[in-house]
Amino acid sequence: MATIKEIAALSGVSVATVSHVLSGKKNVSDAARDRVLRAIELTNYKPNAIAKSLRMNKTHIIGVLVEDIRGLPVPEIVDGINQQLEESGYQVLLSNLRLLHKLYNQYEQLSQHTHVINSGIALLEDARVDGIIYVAMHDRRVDGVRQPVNIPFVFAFAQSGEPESVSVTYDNENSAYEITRLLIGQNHRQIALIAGHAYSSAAHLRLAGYRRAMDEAGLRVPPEYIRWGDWEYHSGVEQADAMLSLAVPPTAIFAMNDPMAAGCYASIMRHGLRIPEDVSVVGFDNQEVASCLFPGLTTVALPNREIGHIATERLLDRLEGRTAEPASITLPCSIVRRGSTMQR
Amino acid sequence: MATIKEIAALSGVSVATVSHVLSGKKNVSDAARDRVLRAIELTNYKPNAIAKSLRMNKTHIIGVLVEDIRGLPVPEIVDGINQQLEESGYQVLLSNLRLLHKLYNQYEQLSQHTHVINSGIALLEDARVDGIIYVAMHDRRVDGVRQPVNIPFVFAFAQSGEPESVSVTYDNENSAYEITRLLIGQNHRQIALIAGHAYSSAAHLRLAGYRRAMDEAGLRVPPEYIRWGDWEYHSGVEQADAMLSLAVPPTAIFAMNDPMAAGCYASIMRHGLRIPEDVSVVGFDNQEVASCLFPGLTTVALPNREIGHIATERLLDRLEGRTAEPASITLPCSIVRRGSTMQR
DNA sequence: GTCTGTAATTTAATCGATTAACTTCTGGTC
DNA sequence: GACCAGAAGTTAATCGATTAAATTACAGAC
Repeated sequence: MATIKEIAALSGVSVATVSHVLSGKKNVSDAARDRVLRAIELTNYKPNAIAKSLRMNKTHIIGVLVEDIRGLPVPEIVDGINQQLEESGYQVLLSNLRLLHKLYNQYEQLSQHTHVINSGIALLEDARVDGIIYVAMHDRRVDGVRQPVNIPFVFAFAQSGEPESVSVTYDNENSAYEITRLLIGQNHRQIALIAGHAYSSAAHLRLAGYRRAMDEAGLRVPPEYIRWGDWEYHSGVEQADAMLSLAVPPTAIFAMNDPMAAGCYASIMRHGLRIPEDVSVVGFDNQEVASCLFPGLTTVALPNREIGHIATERLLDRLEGRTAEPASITLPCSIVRRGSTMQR
Repeated sequence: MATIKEIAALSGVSVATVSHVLSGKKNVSDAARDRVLRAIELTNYKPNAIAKSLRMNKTHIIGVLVEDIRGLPVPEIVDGINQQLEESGYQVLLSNLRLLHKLYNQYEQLSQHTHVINSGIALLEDARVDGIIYVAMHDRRVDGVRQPVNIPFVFAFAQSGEPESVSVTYDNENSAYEITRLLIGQNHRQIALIAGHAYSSAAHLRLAGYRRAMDEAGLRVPPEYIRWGDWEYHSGVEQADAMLSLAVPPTAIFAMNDPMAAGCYASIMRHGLRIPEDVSVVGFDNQEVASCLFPGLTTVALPNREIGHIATERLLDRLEGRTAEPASITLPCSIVRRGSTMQR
């Protein structure tokens, strides 16, 4: 591969002049410029980004740290980051911690998680990235994270409690409130909840939203209408089975994610009931499965792409010297209405 | 951030000695080593990877080029790459072309696709990556791709026709054959096929496998038993609707992917029929939806993680100077049996 | 013809590492 | 005491760019 020296030699000027032609920041005579450009064309010269990085102390690379690339919202968030980064000249160094493989369900071993995350950050630091976006899945994992001092850092998806940090997240509580309101507005009174894993702070926020909606509507929630699952299909089946056998079964079920809602479908069908005529169902997350069920599942769509956008925007603001005070940004979700609920 | 010079000054030796301590390739006295290590500890010194890359002409970064990070098999393939890369000291520069956004369904504009892909490759070249894995979704896109001369290059998922290239792919034809055999083994005789988009070479391979199985079993396939969809849920609904209204409706439907199979579920239920008692259904790809349907969908699981593994292994072989003759590797798929088929 | 200002170009230092080649030191052998 | 080998350490070139500072060239003013 050609270097700037060879271009200089070929076009009979010094390396400085070649550099000036490339940067356009200094005057160069037309004659010299032409010869340089011709040499560049001829040799297919591309400046060595590594040398440039060393000299300029800037890599134009941002590190994107994810706990598991296969995690539901992650590809879309990363895609949002890429979209926002387009034309910016930055590239993405992806650090995939593979936490779900290594420590899946070991919720208690928080310090282990934190350790893996911090080594991931250290690796990105070593690579001299200009900034870091950490796509965090759980609020509680975020707290022990050591933010590097000199590298702009943004949390995406989950939220950091630290006041000096910037996070971009979505509104769990209010979305749960809204979708519960939707059921209430359809005249449902017996609305049951299948919660996610009790470890998850998202589950607690969604629970709070549900409770607020029920309270506001003056609807009492009997304890047997709230059951905890583990986010997986099968727990949806189990918990729905239990609820449908109640003396007063619910007329609507709010499952805290779509696979558990799909589990409800199975349970409801096995009980010989119909959706939505006998039981309405809503989910959360708007995974692909929601549009593949029959009837289509009404659910909450997270602003994943936008989380990626805004997180990136914030990061670029700091990288380009535009001031941006630390802040926690909470984006609204939207409800995707399909055919799984009906007026009572 | 501390540099090697500062460490040298702090410990009263030359930079060369510090470097020798770090690399361990030259003799250093215990006394000097101790002082250097203490200085490193003290200042939290980490060698500048950029400077090292420049000097050594090696970045320890591999470029992973994907057409769309949200594409079904992509996250898992990337995860496989990461897994194989663990402990290797290589990091991943992710180049997400976002093709599905930009050129979705514009199948005819192959040259456009090729152009975007080649610019993606050029960007990775500019970044001086040591090697490239291109996770390609369609065989036909692969052909115009310009492989950089000096950078080891591996195709993953789709297959390159070029003899001098190495690709790691999976066995479409045989998997379709096997899952059709499964239905035939359950005594089905009327087995219909809902194909993917006619543009896709994967669809043609899967069709060939289906035909081979039917031929071998001496089963004639009436033309109305083969209908083309577009990989999406709704085309599954439509095509299944059409088939179920036939004078002799099929007793089993093979949908070429899981969303279309889910569409069959909807159509079958709306016709008042049961799965699998009245109609058996099988899919392909083993997406999450397959385990969220009721009954669970029997389908073909692609070896995505392993594709990532092997592609990475091949690449590392070449990067570390182990010889690896160019070859096209085709991995087998496995059938995931759930409850959507039954003996006739 | 000299002076001056500006445009064009070059020189050389610099970023932070690696490493070949060289120097210095130490101890052993005859 | 001369010689040598090997260990320990240093010097300085190098990777490929950027850029402040110096130099050169030249046109216009007087």
